[in-house]
Amino acid sequence: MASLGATALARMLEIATVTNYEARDILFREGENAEYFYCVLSGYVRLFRLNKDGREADIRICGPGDTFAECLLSVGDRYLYNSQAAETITVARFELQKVRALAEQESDVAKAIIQCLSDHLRNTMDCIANDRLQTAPQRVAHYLLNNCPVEEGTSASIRLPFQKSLLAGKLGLAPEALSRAFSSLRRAGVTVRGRIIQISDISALKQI
Amino acid sequence: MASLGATALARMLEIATVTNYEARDILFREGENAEYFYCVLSGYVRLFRLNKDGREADIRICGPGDTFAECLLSVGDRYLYNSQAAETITVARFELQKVRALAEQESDVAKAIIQCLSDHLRNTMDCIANDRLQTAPQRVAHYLLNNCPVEEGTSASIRLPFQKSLLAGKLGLAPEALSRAFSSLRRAGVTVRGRIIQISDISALKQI
DNA sequence: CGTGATTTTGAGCCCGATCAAGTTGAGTGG
DNA sequence: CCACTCAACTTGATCGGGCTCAAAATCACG
Repeated sequence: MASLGATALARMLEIATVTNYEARDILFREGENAEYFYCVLSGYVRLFRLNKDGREADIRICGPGDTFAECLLSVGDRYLYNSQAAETITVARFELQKVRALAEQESDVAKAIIQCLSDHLRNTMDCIANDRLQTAPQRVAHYLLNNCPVEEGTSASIRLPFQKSLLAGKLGLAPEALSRAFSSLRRAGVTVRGRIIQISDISALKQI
Repeated sequence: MASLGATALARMLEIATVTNYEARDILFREGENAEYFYCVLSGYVRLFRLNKDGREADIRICGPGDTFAECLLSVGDRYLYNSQAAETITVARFELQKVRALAEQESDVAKAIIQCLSDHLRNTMDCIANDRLQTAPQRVAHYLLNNCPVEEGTSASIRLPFQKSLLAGKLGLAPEALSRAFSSLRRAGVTVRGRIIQISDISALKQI
């Protein structure tokens, strides 16, 4: 969005609809007719799939600034996963049809879509690699390091932007496994109190 | 590629370089300076990452028609993973710089990039969901069903296009786990002889 | 201070990784 | 055509990480 030129931006805003949802509201379900793609303005959205036993697995957690369902822009008329508000949220909604047309005319829009898809593809590939290579404590350490306000210094403090159960899903873990991972990181100088996480030795965390 | 107009196609072919590699050759490594993105013409390419112990995990297996490293088109000057020829292969190579310039001018090229990124993103998200929801036999069943020549009929036969160890990596399994998954599918009517796989009852496989 | 949701802790279990043989298979040279 | 060789695959045994279920503890909030 930020990269759009003035006219392109104006035309995108023209077709945007802002909507609010309450915690646990379903925005759309897998297989439903897809009309819109979304951009999160505030709060967090959970994208997940179900297996045939009804077990849920998170595919992605979207926060402010993130878009989702944009992979339907080129082809596809069905949503590929379920999406649910993790809390009270505000999202902007764009009709796929209109954005497709706009991308044809405004090369800025096409470029922004490419940027956005690339970023997601990167994150998603990282996610696969992490799932396949790292243990639970390593994933948590990795998450903490990626969300450290500063790269430098020995200690840091992070406030989780959402519930731990949501973080667990994001990392592909059961909530219990996340909890145990945190307690196993205590020996590496990680202290958890509610949503506040203290890291006493950043370089020690990198060794995990 | 197939969707490009005549002039766009010509300009892409103009900047393409065709190269061959032998089995196990490394095309590029994670962290190296990225100059090209690739399109597989024949054979299979393995994209993988290493953890700090040197264990490898496949992120994607690319076959004829697949492109890789295209997520570097918008930003990024380093490869994000290692790529290795799984056998004797032929690939086309495109300079990122030139394709970026071309995408600006030819909207067909931009559209093709969007298409291609969307497809990958979809596949990659599917991969995460499968990793998190399905057991080994379910993943194998899923793969077989997705690669059945026909949707209809009760029985089918598939010839794997690559080694089983490559399939194992693609599905996020150790080769031993793939082998055990196949043998556990025997009771569902799956017979394996070399690379040839016979499925006696497609609908039974869907139940797995 | 009470209530319900969230998180932590414990115990048991299962899936898949790993290591170590064995077996099959493909390609090579006699 | 057959033995040889090396790689690929299978099978067995063991191990460990993370899931599940259950219960206790903590937290958020009225």
